[in-house]
Amino acid sequence: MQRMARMATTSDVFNAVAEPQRRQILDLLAQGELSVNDIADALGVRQPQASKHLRVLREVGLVSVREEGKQRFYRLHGAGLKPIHDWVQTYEHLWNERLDRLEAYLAELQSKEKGK
Amino acid sequence: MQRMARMATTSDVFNAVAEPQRRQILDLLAQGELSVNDIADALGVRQPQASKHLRVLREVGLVSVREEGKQRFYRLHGAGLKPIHDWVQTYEHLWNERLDRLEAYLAELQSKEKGK
DNA sequence: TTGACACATTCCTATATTGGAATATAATGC
DNA sequence: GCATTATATTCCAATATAGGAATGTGTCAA
Repeated sequence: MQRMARMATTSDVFNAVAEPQRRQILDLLAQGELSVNDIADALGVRQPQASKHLRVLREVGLVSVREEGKQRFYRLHGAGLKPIHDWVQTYEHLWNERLDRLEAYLAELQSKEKGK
Repeated sequence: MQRMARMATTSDVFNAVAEPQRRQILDLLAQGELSVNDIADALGVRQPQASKHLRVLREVGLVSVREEGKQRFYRLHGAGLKPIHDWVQTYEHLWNERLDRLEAYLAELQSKEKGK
């Protein structure tokens, strides 16, 4: 059996967005599609770096590409972030007071039901 | 200047939860505090592995420790996940139909305002 | 066809990471 | 003190990663 140092980033959305520059790319694409050079310029990195990050994002399904002449326009596919959203959301009550009160209320209702 | 292969996991919540076993630990601790051995058993890993993951989680502020005799009980500090929640939430409208419709409605209101 | 441009890929290197094994530390019981 | 238990740390090996540089590929225009 082989030992893996870390799950391949390309197969896991959580790892894909663990890299700050990749999050920055997604934030840029939220405004609309962009070419690779646009992205590289915005990030202040060279084109190959941008291409590499985009490949990772593409492989986990967070972006899609549209080819037009020489350029490739990348577009956000934000639904790929849903697994992360779903996961963190289960913890939201820990800092959200409104949810906290709702939970307390539901707990109270339950205890009243039992007491009947 | 030195070249960094990846931002140190210990300084970034996103990286800390990029590791599946660490997410699993947080999920376990959501039920209540646990000792290191409890966690190691639940994950099916040896104690040193659990300790290492817990150290990372501690350093990014996602868990805290309570010492009691020989044991250390780890407790979830879920508020540390808020940055992740806040970040993904800005993308929620991309898969949430209700938010989508709300956005469309607001856009419509805005265009009406302009037209006045 | 040739050159320029946009992008992707490959090779290389320094560093990070995980997991295993061994060892250190600290508390507790005898 | 000594053994035991719970946990942390260190050392090691295998692999993954990001970034740089160089190179490949495809498109367009002259």
